[in-house]
Amino acid sequence: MPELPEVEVIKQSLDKKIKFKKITKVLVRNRNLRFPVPNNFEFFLKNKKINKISRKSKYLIFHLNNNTFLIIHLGMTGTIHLNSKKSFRNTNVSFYGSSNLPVKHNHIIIFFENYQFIYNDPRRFGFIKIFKNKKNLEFFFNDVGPEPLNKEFKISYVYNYFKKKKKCIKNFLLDQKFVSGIGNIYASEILNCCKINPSKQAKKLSKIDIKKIKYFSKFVLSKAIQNGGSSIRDFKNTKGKKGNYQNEFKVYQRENLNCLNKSCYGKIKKKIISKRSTFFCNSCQK
DNA sequence: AAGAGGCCCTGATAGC
DNA sequence: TGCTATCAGGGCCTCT
Repeated sequence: MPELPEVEVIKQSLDKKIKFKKITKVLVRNRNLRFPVPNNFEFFLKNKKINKISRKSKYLIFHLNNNTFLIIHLGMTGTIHLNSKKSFRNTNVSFYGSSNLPVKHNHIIIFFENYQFIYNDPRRFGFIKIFKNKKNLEFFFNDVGPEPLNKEFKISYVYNYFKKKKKCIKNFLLDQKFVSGIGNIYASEILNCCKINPSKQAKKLSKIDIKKIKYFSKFVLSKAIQNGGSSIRDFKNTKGKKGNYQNEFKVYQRENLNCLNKSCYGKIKKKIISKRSTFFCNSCQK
């Protein structure tokens, strides 16, 4: 679910609803996420206000009013739901009993003045971290590469990075140190737009290939954001509403169907690369 | 330094 | 109906 576009969609809706709101109570039901939820987490958040919510690659960043920070990574299956106050006014804790939203795996509940914020994550590959100051936050992001939407993702950067690299291009699109925000779905989608074979070694890419990678990485992610993200399985935004970009997929989960690129008559193939399924057209993606 | 592989975890689905 | 195997949107860690 959560690649850059999905996290951006979540960020936008959180920004509308809980910005400048105060945290009145924090409940952690399961501390065993990818990394343990720190023991001072509840104390750290209580009575703080959210000054700003931002996003970096696949991370949500909460800027608290005392210049401290909270980041959330959703892993594979993390989702955030917001319950309006009306729906939980009469109970201490309500976990979405009335709707079709999951009741299991609600690990963290943050009560705001106006909303109940629920972090749900069946596989628990997601995690949260807190930072005492901006310096520590920036240090954490030192290892995270530029994202395709930003200017730092330059042709010269990519070209120099790839010079001696033997790994295939698809693996680099998934490598968050090289470029951040792209996940397994969008990696396949981007390479189909570029007409580049996912197994092609990075060092063998031409300058034109690299230009296309830069261009279509941004293009695909932006378009996905405009469409509210992609919903395969169960991605939903904080209102429980699905995204639409899955209807725009050109290769992902389209094995044996026709390639949609103009004047290409190839069929979409599926191949496992580094244990991740990869979709591509073996006719136009050279 | 770069690359390959194991591992963390639950749930949906397919096949017997 | 019930068992087992396989596969999922991610990324850290270890070993070579």
